[in-house]
Amino acid sequence: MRKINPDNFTVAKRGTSREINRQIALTLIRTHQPISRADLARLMETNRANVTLLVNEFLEENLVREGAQGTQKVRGRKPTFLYINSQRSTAVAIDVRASRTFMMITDSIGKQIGEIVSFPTKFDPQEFVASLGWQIRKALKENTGSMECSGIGIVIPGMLDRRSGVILHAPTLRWRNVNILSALNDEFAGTDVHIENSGKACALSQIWSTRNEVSANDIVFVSVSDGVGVGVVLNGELIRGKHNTAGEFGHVPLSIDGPQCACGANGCWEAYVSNLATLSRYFGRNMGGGQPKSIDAAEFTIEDLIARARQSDSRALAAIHSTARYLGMGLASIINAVDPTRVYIGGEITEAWDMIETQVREAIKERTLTSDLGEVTIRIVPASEHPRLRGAVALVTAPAFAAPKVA
Amino acid sequence: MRKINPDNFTVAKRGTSREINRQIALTLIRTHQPISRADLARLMETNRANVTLLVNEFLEENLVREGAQGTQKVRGRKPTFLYINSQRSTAVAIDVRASRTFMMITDSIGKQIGEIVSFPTKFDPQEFVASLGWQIRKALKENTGSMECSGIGIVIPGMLDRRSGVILHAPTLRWRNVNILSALNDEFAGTDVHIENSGKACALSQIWSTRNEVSANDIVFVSVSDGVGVGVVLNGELIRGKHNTAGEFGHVPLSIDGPQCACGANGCWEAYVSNLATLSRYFGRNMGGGQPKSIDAAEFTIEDLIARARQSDSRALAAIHSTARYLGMGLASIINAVDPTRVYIGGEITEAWDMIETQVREAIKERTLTSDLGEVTIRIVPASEHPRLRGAVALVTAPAFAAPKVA
DNA sequence: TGTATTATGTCAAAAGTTCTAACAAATTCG
DNA sequence: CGAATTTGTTAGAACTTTTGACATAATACA
Repeated sequence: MRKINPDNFTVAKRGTSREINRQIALTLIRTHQPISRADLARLMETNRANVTLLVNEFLEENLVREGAQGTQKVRGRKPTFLYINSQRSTAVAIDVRASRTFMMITDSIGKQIGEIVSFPTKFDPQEFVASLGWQIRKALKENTGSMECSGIGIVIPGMLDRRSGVILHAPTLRWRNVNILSALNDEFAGTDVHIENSGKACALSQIWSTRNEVSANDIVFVSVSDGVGVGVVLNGELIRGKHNTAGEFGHVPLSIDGPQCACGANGCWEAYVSNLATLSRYFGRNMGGGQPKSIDAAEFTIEDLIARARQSDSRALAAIHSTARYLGMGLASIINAVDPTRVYIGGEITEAWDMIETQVREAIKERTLTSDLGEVTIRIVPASEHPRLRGAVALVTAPAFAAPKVA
Repeated sequence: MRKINPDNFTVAKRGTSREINRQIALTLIRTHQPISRADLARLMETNRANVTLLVNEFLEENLVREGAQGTQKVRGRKPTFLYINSQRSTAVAIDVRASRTFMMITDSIGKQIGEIVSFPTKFDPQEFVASLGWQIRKALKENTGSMECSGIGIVIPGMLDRRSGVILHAPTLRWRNVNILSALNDEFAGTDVHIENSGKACALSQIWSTRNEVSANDIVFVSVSDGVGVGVVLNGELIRGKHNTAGEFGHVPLSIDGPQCACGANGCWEAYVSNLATLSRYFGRNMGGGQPKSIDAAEFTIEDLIARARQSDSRALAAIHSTARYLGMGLASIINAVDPTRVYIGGEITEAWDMIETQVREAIKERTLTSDLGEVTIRIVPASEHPRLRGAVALVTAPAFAAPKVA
């Protein structure tokens, strides 16, 4: 039961029904391809005539292409298969991190083209934009032949205002009120430039992934690395809140008298489970608690710690285990608050999942209100799946399949 | 950008556009009444012809009635005003609490009819249903003349499964897996019986209230009394989660090593700010921490404590102030997580709002991530507004105005 | 091999919307 | 009293989904 906002609604026009059915049909072709018109009609519980009309429109617009005829086991005319035309245009995905910036080119359905490249992140915003622009142009030239670039999706570890595109605060980059969007918009006039917070983008990556076993529409993505980023999707829609800061569960307290967090408050979840927190616990000292330092390759990393734990360094294992416990405690808060169908966890610590799963689950069960909540499905997202880059891709490719705003 | 769920979508049919516009028109009549067809057309940014067709349908169905002609300052034909026909049917609202159960009858638009009555809550579910049924029949007979009862909305301080209507766990009532819905459905065949958690219902009450200055569609309602109930509305829709337990922010920890909470875990927000927690702090002892006791009139209540604080009992004031601080700490977590446009607070403690506002706000600002978040609008909902009963009413009356499920 | 059967995809007309434009009704202004 | 102006209605145009019929294409079986 959704209330219609009397100050912001959308009345249905002559074309609204078609618009709705268009997006449904596109969604189903995307998730079920290859699929025939007849099957599409069955899925949509409508008639084949209607589907023909919709599909003809897609074919004219080059959104969909017809493929080989399928083989049927039963008698009857063979179906012609439909596919999303992924060769129509390309998307650029950018993942900005403290040390390096990563870039990937994909086709219009999000399939990777070429290799993922990376380059050092320039800390000066102007230099950054210049180097980024140069890298994008280079990558597009090398990878995309005649295809047009339909959009650029950029993912930033920080808070940003989505309308203006201003990065309000990105602690690890030490950026405050930085506007990289307008410069890029000028440089790449004609192609949309989207910008989004990393945690939110990670959540999008899972929602819009086609590889998903079951398509859950209510999920949480928790990304643990320098900080803790969280993205929450409810009802297929990323929750953004009034200032685009919704979903900041990283700063829910575990103990209001706990260690100081980068945000200024005390005892935030992040201050217990970030990579730095885990490392600090191992070394028994404060590794710059207040302001997280950028971790150079030369330094001792969380991966090193995990390696030591695997080589039966009992102190390393203990540090990781206590992180696991705190991780579960915080997850329980999110699970109690959101009651999602699935929780995704990403970040370096997940490489040790086999060592920590038990502790995490126990801690979750300790603090969740019902046993159902304690048994929520958890899926680990390894770094090899590049959730942030996939989220950046979704910023560009997903709108074509999204539900129209109605009522 | 909402993703269409490929496993659960609604295709647009011939009548879908009309259905959408119907609900928009009804919503606007409800929120702007009295309103003329011409004004409605302007608000909807459509033509008068379309509005005439919609309104004629409403008139036939007796959903809307025409009222007196309006007077215009300018020249031209006088408009005929439209109103929601509130005399069509009645709704029964029930608020079940540990000590007493409250009941209110309203017209079809939620305006109170007669007096609010209350009676002791029977702890045995069967006895409860019997007494409730009797009371409902009596109240309907006394108050509603010839009008039909269109539905019964019941609000329970506990978790429940919305599909089956089973009350899974209501700690203050000591109910587990109690089904009062099927018995009431049998007794009142023909009228819908809705059941909902109190915290969630309170949130609904604010969303569907017409007295609202500005209609916010993203709000949080925090209700502090025996426990802490929270309802979160995003995008005009109450978040329920997979098991209808979403929104349980009451058990977010302030300190994982803190006092034991009724839920079994340690250091939940509820364990710091519930009425019992505040009283315990005053008396410097544990008032049955684990399982909250029902508070008889004979006992010392939170209202008594507030009265003492007003009479400059410094220990009473201190207890209330520390509750205020904890209240703000927990609110900050919710605000960080949801980033709502408005936060409503209800419960006995709000009677002391003038004494605690400063402390609450300070604590919120300490733990919110941005200054915007720290300055979120907070509105106190006094007990006299009966948020739980109003929420129960919304369960019955709101569906007629809700957006149709589409895409 | 030939015919019956069956599934796919298309087409034209029916039914139900919104939208346009014209018009009747009602009121004020000069 | 007529011009101007606003409200509410009506008929038809434009655009949907839906229905039923039909051409197309393949398999099954006699």
